[in-house]
Formats: sequence, structure tokens, C-alpha cells
Amino acid sequence: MSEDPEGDTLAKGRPTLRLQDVAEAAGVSIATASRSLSRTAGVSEEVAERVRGVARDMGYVANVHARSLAGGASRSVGLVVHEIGDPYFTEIASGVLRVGAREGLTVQICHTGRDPQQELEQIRTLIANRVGAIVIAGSGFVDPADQAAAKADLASYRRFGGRVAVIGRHHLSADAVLPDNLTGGRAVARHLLDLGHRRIAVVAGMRSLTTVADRLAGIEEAFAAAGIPFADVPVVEAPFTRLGGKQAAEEILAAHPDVTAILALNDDMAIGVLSVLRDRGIAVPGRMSVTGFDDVAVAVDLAPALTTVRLPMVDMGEQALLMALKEPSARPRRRTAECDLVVRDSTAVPES
Amino acid sequence: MSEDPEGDTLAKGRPTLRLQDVAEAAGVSIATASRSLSRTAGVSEEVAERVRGVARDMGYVANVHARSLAGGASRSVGLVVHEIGDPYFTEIASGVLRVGAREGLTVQICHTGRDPQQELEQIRTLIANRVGAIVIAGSGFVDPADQAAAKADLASYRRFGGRVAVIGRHHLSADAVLPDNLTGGRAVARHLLDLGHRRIAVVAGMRSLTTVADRLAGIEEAFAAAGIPFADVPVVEAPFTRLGGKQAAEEILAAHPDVTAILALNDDMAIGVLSVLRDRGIAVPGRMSVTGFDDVAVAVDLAPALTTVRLPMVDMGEQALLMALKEPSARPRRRTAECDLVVRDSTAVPES
DNA sequence: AGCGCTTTCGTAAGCGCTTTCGGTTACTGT
DNA sequence: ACAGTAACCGAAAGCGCTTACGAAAGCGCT
Repeated sequence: MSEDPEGDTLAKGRPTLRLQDVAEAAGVSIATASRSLSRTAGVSEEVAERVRGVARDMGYVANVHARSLAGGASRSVGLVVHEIGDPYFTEIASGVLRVGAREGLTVQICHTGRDPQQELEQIRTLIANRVGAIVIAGSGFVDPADQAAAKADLASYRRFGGRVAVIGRHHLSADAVLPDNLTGGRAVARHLLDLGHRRIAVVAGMRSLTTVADRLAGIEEAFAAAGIPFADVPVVEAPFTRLGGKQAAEEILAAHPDVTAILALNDDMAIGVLSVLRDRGIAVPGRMSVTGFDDVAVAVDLAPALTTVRLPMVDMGEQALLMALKEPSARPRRRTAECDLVVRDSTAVPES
Repeated sequence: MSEDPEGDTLAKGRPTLRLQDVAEAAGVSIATASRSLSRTAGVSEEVAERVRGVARDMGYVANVHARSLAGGASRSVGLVVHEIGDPYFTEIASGVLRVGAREGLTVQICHTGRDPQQELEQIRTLIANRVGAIVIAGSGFVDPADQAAAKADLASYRRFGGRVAVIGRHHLSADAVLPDNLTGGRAVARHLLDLGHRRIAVVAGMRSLTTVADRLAGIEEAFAAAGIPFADVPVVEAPFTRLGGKQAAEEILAAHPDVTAILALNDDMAIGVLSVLRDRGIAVPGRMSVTGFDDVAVAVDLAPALTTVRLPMVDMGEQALLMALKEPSARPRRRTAECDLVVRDSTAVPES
């Protein structure tokens, strides 16, 4: 045991090295050591470099808790998602983690499980944890009271230097990166209409989600532009998940057996739709065209490869965090992410 | 602004309420308040309940940094993964996050990007962050020096109360939850052999990963049991990703056009293989059977639905964290996760 | 009544860091 | 040579909490 100098030091009663240990080793005060390591002005470059060298050699890593308790600012950020297993959030998380790693920030990820109460609680915890920034990717407030409470908390958080960015919704008066859902919705709908489909069904998530509302609005526009009434189009609401897609597909097949295309409002639901169609022996795109939205990683590898709307989710995650990290601006910034139609093999001209 | 009482209080110069504010409001000392909130002995239940009530009403949330700086113990845990976008890690993360939420712990997720240096650094950061437990799901140490360094750090971390659990490898002498890769490998291989396949190719990740090695060993056992030589079986190593699967498939198709089954060592690679076969117009399972490993969420929704080995990844994530949270035991605990063969539509009796 | 004991609560000492403020030194100008 | 300035560094005061430790109060006992 004593042949291991580091283990020995640590065994002296402390789990890790303290700044004081580094300062002593370098022959300076802890104030100087602190300034050297955090690159604050007031130390000659010569001394600072020496201290940093000593710290590096000793394997010193600052205690974040002490750091943020003393300094206020924190080297960690929070990410709120509905469910990390949902590929939409997975990719966003990937982007956020990537930027986090690059900037030397630790990322705390919170599940809300699509429960507004949980969401509020998670946001509060994040604030209490004094994270430097909060990225809210999954926000599902429906009750105005909850939303107001969150808004108030975030406002006071921001007032004290906290940064907030929201992805996909613009209801918390924070910086936001917003996919151009309207254009995307218009594009898929138009694609289907251009192919000649007239009996189209829409598989949607809950309309209370702005994402759903925007995509639907785009679709409606496309119908209007084509001079086709949208009122008769069946829009089935179901959970924004694969299972929800299955349920919706069953429902459509039962109630509207004559539809020739199913337009799902996200890929996860589209995958559910495809699996139901496969089980029923309904050929895609032969007898039924199917479209998704998001272009999750597997979309291209499905059979048939899914026609969908590409959303740069990893990018959006990166952008959101970067935006939050920037100097705060007086009024919320907006950044729109392009939605591009990606035509693959799940759509075709309708049969006869 | 003054009509918002909470905003007003907060605006007094502090981002959030302090324990002292609660103590004053409840008419007790901060020591008593602390004890009441953390449910430490030494306070009458009556007083404690009152303090908790006050705190709840005020919306007080303790500052974790102060908490863990003072108390040592921390209410957060770390999770190390290669890449959150990889579905294997996504599901594990989902399990860890679920337990975290249930236990009121915040979870810090770190990407290693499959880089051992990054991994080491991330582990060190987590230790410096004083997380209460570390779950290492993606460990890719190959250089013994790196591994030893990590082991030393983790050992000293544990000596001071830190908890460590590893998923899928058992090289850091920590608690581990280990999928029964051997049995799983044996099962898929046997399935293919039972169907009558004799010209089988294996699509593997890097052999240096114990996961890969174990699964291969199981496969070899199945061949041995069937009295079929394994030496001639082509084993193509490629990155453990969808793209790797594609590369491997191309290679196999070029070098061994006569194989009737491709056994991929994870689903991601299998998905890549399937997409190559689809592009080439090779029918699955008609002309080629394909198997995966892991049973990621989409496996069942692929076309054809993938025959694979189910690994309870969400469960494994939950188990790992729960295990780490338990009282530490003298010697590392092991928990094996069952691997069940799931036969679906991507395998069949070979043609002719 | 006085003694020890237990229970309940408050006082105060840190946890490891950042940062203000004051002191020291080195340098300029006269 | 000396005042004035700037650059650098150290002492010490917290950040908000936990947790010894000690004080006070209530209890049964002699």
C-alpha cells in the first residue's frame, strides 16, 4: 500500500486532493492556486503555468460542489426530456452531451415521463442544483397553472444568471430552437397529395403539444393549397409513441378501410403503423403509403425505408445548449431548424 | 412584480431560499431545520413535521452543493456510456434514470465516445463531482495502463464511500451486472444450426470487448456441441454500430457469397446487415437468415422482425444502480441477466 | 430536593473553494 | 533618492449546508 504514493496520500483521510494540497506543492497560496487554475487575472503567466503543471501532475480535479458554492457559477447543465428511450430525445441528448463534453460541462439528464408534475419538480431540482443552464427538450405542460409556475421559477432562475433554452416549444419565453414544423407538415402532405392520394388519414400525438399543432397546421395548408377539403380527413390522436401508432393504425383500418395513405406525425408512430400493416398483410407502399416525421436514425434502415421529414435533432441539441451558454439577450432568441422532406420507399402512387 | 410574492422574496438578492429562511419562518434553528428535512434523529416528530410543512409551502429546495460539501454524501449519481445514441446504452440509461427519479437522485450522464482517455477523464470528473455512485455501462479500456489507472481511482473512490457498478464487463473489480452472453451466443448459434444452416458468417465487434468475446465463445460452444468445425466460420470484425454492420455485410457478401445465415453480435449491426441485403435484393429470410443480439426496442418492428437474443437492458440499468446504492459488500457482487432467444421472422430453413 | 439520565434543541465549526481587500514588491518618473 | 503607480500575491471572509458538542429541560429515582 505504501508503494503507491497517490493511494497513500489519499488514504490520509480525504477522498481526493484539495486545492490546498496543490498550493502547498507549488509553494503558493490557495488564492493564487485558485486563480491559476481558473485562469483568472492577477497571476503572472509564469506562476500560473507552474501551478497548472503541478496540479496536472498530481491529478488534481477541483471539487465542483465547493466551486459552485463559492463561486456561484456552475460547470454543469441540465437537460429535461420526456423519456430518454424515445429516439427523438435520444438524439437531442446526444447533441447536448457532445457540446457538454466539448465545453467541459457535466450534463444532468432528467426524465419527466411526460408528467407535468414531474417536469416541474425536475426543473426545480435543476435550479436547486445550481446548474449553469437548463435545456428543456420535453415540455408537456397543459395546465396553465403548472406552466405559469414553471415560468415563474425559470424567470427567477434567469434573473440570477441561469440560462434557459427550450427545444420545440416556445411557451416559456426562453431562447428556443424550433423545428419548422409547419413547412415540414406542408411538405409531407403535399408529397402525398402530389402522388395522387386523396383518402389520407393522419396519426397524431396529443393536439395540446405545439409540435403536433404546428405539423397539423402545415398539413392543413397543403390541403388548402391543393383545393382539397381537410375537414373530412380523419385525425386520430394517440400517445406520441410506437404503441400509440399501433393503436391509431388499428383504429383507422377499422373506421376508414378505404384510406390509401397514413401520415404519422412522428417516426415512432409511423413504425408502429408499419408493424400493424405488416401484421395485416397490407403492402407498403403498394396498398398503403406511410410517412413519418423526424427522420430518426433507424428510419432509413426500416423496410420499407421510411419517407419522412428530416429534423436535425442532434444539431438542435447542440444549438440549444450553445445558445443557452451565450450571453443572455434581452428578448428570447429564436432559431429555426429546417425540416426537409426525405422521400424513400414507403410512399408511392395509390393503387388504381 | 410586487404582486408576485415569491418573485419578490427571491429578488431580495438570492436566487433561492436558504435553509435559514425556512428555519426563521418555522421559528427553529437551522440545525433543527436541517435535521427535520433530512429526517435525522434528534428532533421530535411534531417539530419536524411542522418544519417540513413550512419548507413545502415556501417551495424550498436544498442547495445540493452546500449539502454535499458539508455532508459528504451526495444525491447524484453518474452514468458512463459510450454514446447515448446507441440503443443499447439508451435503454440502459432509461433504466438508470428511472431508478434515479424514483430515489430522488439526479443522474449525470457522460459520453466517452468509445475513447479510453475520455472514459478515464469522465470517471475522474464524476469522482471529483462527488457523485454517490457511478454506473459504468460503456467501458472500453484496452491499454492495461489505462485500466489500472481507472481501477486505482475507483478503488480510492470506494474506500471513501463511493459505490461503483459495472454493466457488461467484470474487469474493474466492482459490482457488476453481467448478461449471460455465453448462453445467449450459444442459443442463437444453435438456433441457426438447428434450422440446418451450415455456411454461417459472424458479424462481430472488436474482440477486445469482453461482450464480443463471450458471445463468440458461446457460438463456438454451439458449433462444438453440434460437431461442426468452427474454424472455417468467417468472423468479420467491425465497429459495433449500424455502419459497422453494413461494412461487414459487404465484406461477407464479397468474400463468402455462399453463406446462408449471418449472425450479428448486436442488433445495431444486424440492422445494418439487413439494409445491405435489402439493397442487394437478397430476400430475408428466404435466401439469407439474419440474427441480432440485444433485442433493442425497434427489433420487433423491423421488416422482417428480427430474430435476436433478448437482453433486459432497462432492467440491467435499474439493477446496476440499485446494486450500487446498496450497502457495499466486501467482495464484488455479481448479478447475471438472462439472455433469451427470441425467434421472429428473420430466420428460416436455408434454401434448397 | 437533588442526582443522573435521556431527549430535544441551539451554537459553532467546518466542508473546499472563490473573491475581496489589503499588503508587498518592482517599476516608472522626477 | 523618493513618491506614485501598477502588478502580483496572501489572508480571510464567506457560499449554504451538516454535524459534533454543549445546554436546557423533562423524567424517574434515591
